Amino acid sequence: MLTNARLFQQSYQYPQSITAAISLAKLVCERNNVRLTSAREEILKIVWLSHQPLGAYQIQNELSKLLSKQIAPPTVYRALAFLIDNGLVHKLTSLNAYVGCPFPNSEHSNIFLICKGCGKVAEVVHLPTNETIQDVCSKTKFGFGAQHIEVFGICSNCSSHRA
Amino acid sequence: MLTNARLFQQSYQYPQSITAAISLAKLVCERNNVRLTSAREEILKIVWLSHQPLGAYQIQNELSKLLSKQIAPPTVYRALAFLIDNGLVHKLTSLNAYVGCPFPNSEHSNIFLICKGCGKVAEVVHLPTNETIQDVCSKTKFGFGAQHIEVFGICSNCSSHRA
DNA sequence: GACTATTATGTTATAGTATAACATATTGAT
DNA sequence: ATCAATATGTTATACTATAACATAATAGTC
Repeated sequence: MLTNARLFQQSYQYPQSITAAISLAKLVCERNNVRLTSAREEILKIVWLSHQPLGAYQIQNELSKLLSKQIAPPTVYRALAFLIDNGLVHKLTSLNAYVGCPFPNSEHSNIFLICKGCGKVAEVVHLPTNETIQDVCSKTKFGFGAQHIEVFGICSNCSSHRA
Repeated sequence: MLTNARLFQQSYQYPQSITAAISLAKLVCERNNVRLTSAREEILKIVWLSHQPLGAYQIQNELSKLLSKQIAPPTVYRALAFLIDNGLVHKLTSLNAYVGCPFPNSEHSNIFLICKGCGKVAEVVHLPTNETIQDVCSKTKFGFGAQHIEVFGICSNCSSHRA
């Protein structure tokens, strides 16, 4: 099981993880033969620096501040579409919010643990879950394409601090 | 495994299933000690009669036609919130669309099979998947609350007709 | 290095989804 | 019949996302 669920812990160091995330993003884009332009890279950084998933208009705000000029929504949505296409960012559909993918070059289960306490979101790659879903598909003769799993609950840090 | 995946077949009879759905809804509301008002019942019917998930504004249109007067969005959203709260309708967050729940009194896995061909959506209750998700939660010390699983693919009917 | 096709960004307007806030009406219990 | 609680009507507006068209940057070819 691959996960970044330790981001729920208070000791988690985001500044470290972001440089690794950007390097990985560059590799991924090179492999995919696409360009990680400055706008895209800035937005990826903004998403990564947030401890929580960000809405598109929050990203717009951050980017506008960062560049000291007004950025329009299409710029943000286009960059997000690019980042999502290349597996660098995920959209959490129940939140209309975006989060950086911690392992963009892995096979994906797309399981998201969404803490209702702190709002942080961890991603998990879990093959047994993939297999049970595949089983559902074969039993229903449904041709599997992709899956998106959102799990809502309380992370360990929130449950210990609120108990 | 409990599912209404046979709705993907062309032989599936919606008119039959709707009367059963309404009766079930009445039972559920009685049990929950809440009221299935006419607006709520009409919207549930509209959702059920659709072979595909409906957007809120499509529902608004249908209801306006049905009642021969303009219905405002809050009416629709309030009824949807009620129906969702009572497990009679689900929201497919990736589509911003709503679908009737075929087994509102069952334990829920909330697995949705979304056909990219015909747009129909089937629901599945599958305990093994629930268990693997629970396993993910226990391994990450994440207090499980609820899950929502959307699977995108091609149903058997579409794949046989497009092969 | 200029040319050109491709890709990316800027800009304006607008479409699509959802809710706040407050007024009115309906329901159910006493 | 009265009253509290619940539900609906109404208006306005917030939030999310994209269309359409203009301009600019990039990468490859000559």
